[in-house]
Amino acid sequence: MDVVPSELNSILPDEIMDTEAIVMEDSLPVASPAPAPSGVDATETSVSMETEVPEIFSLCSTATSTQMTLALTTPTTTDSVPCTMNSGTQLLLTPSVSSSQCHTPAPAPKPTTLVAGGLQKLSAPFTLSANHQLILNKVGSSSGVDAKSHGTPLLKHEGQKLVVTTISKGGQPIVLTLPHTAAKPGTVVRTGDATVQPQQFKVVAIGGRTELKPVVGVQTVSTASQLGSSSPQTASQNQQLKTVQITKKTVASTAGPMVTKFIITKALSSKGLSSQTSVSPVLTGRVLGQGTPVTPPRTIAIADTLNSASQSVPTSKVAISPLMSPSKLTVVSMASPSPGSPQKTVSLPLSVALGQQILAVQQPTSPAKAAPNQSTSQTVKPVQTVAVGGVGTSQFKTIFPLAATPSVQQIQVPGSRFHYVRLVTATTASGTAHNSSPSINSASSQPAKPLVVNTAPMRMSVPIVPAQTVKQVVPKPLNSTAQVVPTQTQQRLIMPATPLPQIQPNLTNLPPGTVLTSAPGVGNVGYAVLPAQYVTQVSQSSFVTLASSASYSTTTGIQTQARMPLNGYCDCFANGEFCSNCNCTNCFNNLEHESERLKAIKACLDRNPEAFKPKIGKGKEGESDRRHSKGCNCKRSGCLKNYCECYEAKIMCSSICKCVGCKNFEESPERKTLMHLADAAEVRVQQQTAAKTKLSSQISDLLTRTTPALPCGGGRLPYTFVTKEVAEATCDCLMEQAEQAELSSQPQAVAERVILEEFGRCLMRIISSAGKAKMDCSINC
DNA sequence: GAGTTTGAAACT
DNA sequence: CAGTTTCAAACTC
Repeated sequence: MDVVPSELNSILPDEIMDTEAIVMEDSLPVASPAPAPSGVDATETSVSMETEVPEIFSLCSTATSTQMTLALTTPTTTDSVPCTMNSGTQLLLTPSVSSSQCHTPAPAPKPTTLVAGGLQKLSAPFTLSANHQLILNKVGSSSGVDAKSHGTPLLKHEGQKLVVTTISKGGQPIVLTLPHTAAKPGTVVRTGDATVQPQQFKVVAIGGRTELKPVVGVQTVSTASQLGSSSPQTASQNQQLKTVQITKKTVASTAGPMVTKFIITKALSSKGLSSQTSVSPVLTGRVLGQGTPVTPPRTIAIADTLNSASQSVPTSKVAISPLMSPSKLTVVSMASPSPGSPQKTVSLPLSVALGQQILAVQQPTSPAKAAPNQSTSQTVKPVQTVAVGGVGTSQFKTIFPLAATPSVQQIQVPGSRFHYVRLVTATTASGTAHNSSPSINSASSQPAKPLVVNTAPMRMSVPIVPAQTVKQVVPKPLNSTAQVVPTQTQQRLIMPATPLPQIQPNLTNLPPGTVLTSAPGVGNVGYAVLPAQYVTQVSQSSFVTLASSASYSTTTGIQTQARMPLNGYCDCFANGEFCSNCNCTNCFNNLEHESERLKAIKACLDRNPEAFKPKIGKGKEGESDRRHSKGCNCKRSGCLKNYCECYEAKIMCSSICKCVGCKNFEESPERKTLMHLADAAEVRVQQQTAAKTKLSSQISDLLTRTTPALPCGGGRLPYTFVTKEVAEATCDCLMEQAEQAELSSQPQAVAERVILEEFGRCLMRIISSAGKAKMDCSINC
């Protein structure tokens, strides 16, 4: 297993990607590079999911629009740049396929031309095969053309391919796959060194929930028309489209900032996870960009280019599929900025997540730093949103593209299901990380040539490439340039990509650590499905440590010594999560002990392939929606205590339960009583809470209202004058009157009257004193 | 908060 | 598959 190279750490961007909103923002300075908005600028805040996006790219768009070209660029390594970040691998998507095309194989690849500003022209054909595979060919870095012209060693590998696959829960065939056809008409695509196997990215979408509503072609708003897709997608199609939108806000050379939205529409098999209802794929991960849709449809190259200039606007946001969706996938993709042309070049790290929830992690580029020598500066902000229909579980699955990517820092927000990831690109993170450094970067010596090298494969911040893949790919020396950088082979995997065959078929239940292998014949690249926490772990632990393969070995050594807390006893582990803020001791369920953890995972899966599946799942047809997958085994609790997993999950025991003396069934009087008691208790609590809230509110209101009346003395209330001393003095006065009455043998009625009179006098004195104090205060004030 | 109870998972 | 052990959460005091 390989780990992310430590050197990449320095490259990390400061940007924080807000996963909840996908927005790719790019300020594209044109003639004069304007300082790019720094960091996570207001754009994030301003970004609204509802906003329109000027441009939309859709794959397999319903419309027959042919113009759309999507270039995805993933960072690739270049000799000149030590860091893989600098170079980018480009994926070209040519979506102009009609919806029908998605179903039918398109033998003849349609060449697409990408012009990345002045940067690059990329053309890649891609076709939608009958098998529903969409393959995006990675365009070589500045690819061959430019790079060579500059004499810069280039990454020779063929390019990454992106395969988008939708797999239904039932293991149904992939919905959308872009077969990577060899033909690369375009100019750039590949250079001769094809020795390296093309990287392929496979995006797998898991069938959506049944409740999902059919997506209408490209949900994108205004964009659809722009794209030229005139025909809405019909739901009748077997495979429906799933749209991934990427919103990019860019500053047009001449025009004001604009938001570009990329939409990738992927066909979904009608057979969703839940076979019960016909599922219409929905655009779950819709990204809404803020901004006014302005631009006409244009060809956009999403390329990861070298971030040459400072102009780039780093922040990009990735929209995550709505919480509503049961499952999320976290996709982390990293794109590097491409040198760029003012044109809209978007480095689109295309990562796709498998799993139920999809998080798109994007790598923002830091604004400020620009490579000195680069003429064009453009920062690309790759954003990717993938909407995936989820099925049952709410677990996050994170897939990291194997390709080189900038390091990722993830921030977990309590209470938020989204993970915020900070991605840093080499160019931005530190001003130094540029090509400029001679020692590292040969490019520096060659000022003229654009440093942008898209060749660098996407770097996976997180694990995942099958080990064997690494071996295979590896050392293919790209060019003369020594230092350099790895192609795919350099991808370091944090997590072993050991394929777990038993689980692969059912993507919806992929256990942590599962590696998703590319489609047969597609390529070497695989994805590992990781729990979202894993991402967190990555960010928490020093990336350097993770990065170095040596560290990995180190951890391996540890495993022999320390005992393995990784077992089913730990809920975190059982849930496929990393331990976080729990009380476990000698915890190995973390990134530092990934090897042990993976072994434990594998061991668990060996014992029980369903170990990481949610215990509470859907029941059989006709049964209640939820039931325990294995059933409980209670003997003493009567299944009416939280010891019982069924009871704890608030579901009734079913026929599969092996409990003794079960009282957790529908008609059980004990259960009803318990429920009533629980309801009553809950009501009581609510009432108490409401009462407290009301009282508190009243007090607060009272204080608020009285305060203005007494400007001096802090707005004291009258009763504030009744201090302890005053009360005691009052009591003394009353007692004195009582004693006198008693001594004088006064009748009780008289005594009471005397005492009350005295009390009245005391009150009058108190009031008088208060008024006086108030007046004094007023005067003083 | 300490001790007990309980049942899931691991183990044999 | 059954019995035992281990463990951590739930529960009780």
